Amino acid sequence: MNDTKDKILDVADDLIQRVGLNAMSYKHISDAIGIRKASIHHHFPKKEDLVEELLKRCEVSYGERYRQIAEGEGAAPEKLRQLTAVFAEGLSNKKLCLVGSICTNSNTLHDTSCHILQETIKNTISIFAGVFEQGRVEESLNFEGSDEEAAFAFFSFLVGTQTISRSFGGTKKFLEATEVVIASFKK
Amino acid sequence: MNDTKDKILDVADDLIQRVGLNAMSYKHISDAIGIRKASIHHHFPKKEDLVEELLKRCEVSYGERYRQIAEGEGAAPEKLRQLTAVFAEGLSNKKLCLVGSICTNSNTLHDTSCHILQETIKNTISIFAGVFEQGRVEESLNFEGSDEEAAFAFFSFLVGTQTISRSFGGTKKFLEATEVVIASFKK
DNA sequence: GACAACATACCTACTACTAGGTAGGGTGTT
DNA sequence: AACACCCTACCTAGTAGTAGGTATGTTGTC
Repeated sequence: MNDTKDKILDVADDLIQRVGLNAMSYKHISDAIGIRKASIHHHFPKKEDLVEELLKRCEVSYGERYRQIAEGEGAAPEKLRQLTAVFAEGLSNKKLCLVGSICTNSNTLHDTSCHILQETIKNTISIFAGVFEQGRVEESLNFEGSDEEAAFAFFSFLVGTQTISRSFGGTKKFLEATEVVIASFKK
Repeated sequence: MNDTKDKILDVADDLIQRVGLNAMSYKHISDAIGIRKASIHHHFPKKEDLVEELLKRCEVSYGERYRQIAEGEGAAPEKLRQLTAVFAEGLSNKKLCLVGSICTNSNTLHDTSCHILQETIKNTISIFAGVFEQGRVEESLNFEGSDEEAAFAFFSFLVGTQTISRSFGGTKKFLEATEVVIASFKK
């Protein structure tokens, strides 16, 4: 039933991560899935509708993935590595985290989309914070500031490093950089 | 002589940092400085010409600024704070680092621009690396990996945190995050 | 000094194309 | 009959870029 709608979301997701929000167009999507441009407007009347659903979907799917890592087995530093691996996987396909990609164009966003973006970031950081809490309690991580501050810093770091690495250095430099930061959090 | 040309570069610079490369247009520029769109094409025939000159200019001006900090007085952690302040200043005007902003759209860039972008990143990191070298020698910084790897990580971190903070948390969260990371590099 | 030749910087007026978005019609399912 | 879904055909507004013209120097030659 939602086959077409899902395809649209999938393609849009992929395009935004590759070329950015403003370079992604309904025409690109329609060409990619063999449907008319107007038909996409049937599912998502405005582009902002698409963006909003994309952000919600992303919050759910990545939220689950991050939570699975955060609540899984193993020590905190190892979990930071697993979170890193999620970003490395996208990077290997020349793709950036959807949230990070959209953030760069946040000044061209509508209010509602902006709000959902903020919620997504907030929730993501709150999951990350769980790992830093664990690390603090089990003394496998040593950092100044609150769990949330460290989580904010680490998430931002991943987004930034993914962005820079795609243009310069690739996955190799990305992983080097993450090792430096994880090591410095370990003590 | 180069008055108009400089104005174009200034406005384009500002626009890209605010709304991103693909949302910045020649019309925006022409409206902003009271000149016809065609006149901008006289100075920069193609948009890529503008981008390339912008990156070169950025490499020089920020290169100087970073170098001044890196080669100045004071301990390494203090210099990291000064580098951070440069990014905080942009952020307070809702602007992102030009390099970081363009990186998000690097997949839509032409080869030459892409190459200049890489050069700019490389040179920036090499300046940053000087600070980490000093910190390692004077033992005010303690990190795993080479100076260049740490510099790459720190620069990427600043770009990412600036991006996320603009959408969520503002300058306050930005500075909190940078303190966490600088502290974790200190020991 | 006078004059031709050229360059710079800007203009008006366009082309060709893409963007997001809309109106209304056809078809299959419930 | 009502609805979901997709279609053709269109609109307005904006995009980069071009063609051709004009005013204002600058520079080399007689």
